[in-house]
Amino acid sequence: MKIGELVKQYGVSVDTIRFYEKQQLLSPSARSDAGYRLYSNADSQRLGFILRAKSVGFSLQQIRELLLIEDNKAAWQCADVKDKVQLKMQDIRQQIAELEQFYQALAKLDQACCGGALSATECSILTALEQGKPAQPETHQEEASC
Amino acid sequence: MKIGELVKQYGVSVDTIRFYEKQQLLSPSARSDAGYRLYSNADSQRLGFILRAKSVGFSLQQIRELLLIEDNKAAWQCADVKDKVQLKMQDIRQQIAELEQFYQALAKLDQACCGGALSATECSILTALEQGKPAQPETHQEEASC
DNA sequence: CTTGACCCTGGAGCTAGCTCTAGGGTTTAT
DNA sequence: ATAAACCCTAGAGCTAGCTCCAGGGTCAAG
Repeated sequence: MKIGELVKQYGVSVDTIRFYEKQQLLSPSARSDAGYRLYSNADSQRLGFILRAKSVGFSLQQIRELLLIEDNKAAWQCADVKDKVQLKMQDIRQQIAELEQFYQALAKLDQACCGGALSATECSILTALEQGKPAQPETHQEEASC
Repeated sequence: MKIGELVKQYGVSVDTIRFYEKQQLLSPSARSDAGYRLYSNADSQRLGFILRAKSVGFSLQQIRELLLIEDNKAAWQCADVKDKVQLKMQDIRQQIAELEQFYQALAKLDQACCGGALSATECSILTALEQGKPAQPETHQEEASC
């Protein structure tokens, strides 16, 4: 099949396919007389592999490594594959942890601010960012300082 | 103070400061006769503001917006500031959600694979990526198919 | 008076994953 | 026969946030 048919199957762009080729992820198994890329069913399945790996978070570099295994399965063990999955899981855990730190810090800022129509001159969020102290929610009975 | 002193205070690079200047985040309040950037205490505090905002996850673009408020507090309300914080919180929650979807999908792959010294020809992870079906953990009594 | 640390500008390069442009050839339908 | 739709290559451009380089000026110590 030509590139246009291939991309219709998966909803990706022609440019993306050509980019993947440059990245050594997927090459057409043949060319037409006019130089058009021709993809076999195996090529199409390979694209499916790439897109599914992408959909679980693997980078193109990591997918390249997975394809190395896929292309020569007999030379590898289950452990090799599982390792890559577990490494990625750890990687993602770390990213989540960083985002959760951001979230916690933002939540503290958020709680310290009344969010009302008061002038921002008194806003606890700005104060905290200026001074580098964690925002202090009001502890006494007056209204929020924000 | 000159740029070198400023960067020592915060542990950032000279290039970063000059980059922030190009990005309209921080300009030196004066220049020496020789053209050296000279930073006031207010400038230094502004850098602190920028770095703290960065440390809670704001992008430079978002920090630019925060600085617009910071530079003219009287013209803004607490609600304006709090909105930005809450938007960022939502943004981060979405990023976390996406990462957690990746994580769940990877965990399923992980569970389906024995991870042992068996040849990857039978690996359930590769099979799942080839076929686009969720990896099926073994349900019967034989050892994992992986 | 020279050495080394510091500062300047302008612009290129880096990562990741595309996306787009220019300029052209091919195929298909009417 | 011609127009639309498709395909090709090479290379530039995009986002984000720096980082580095070339080539040169300034400043303080010994």
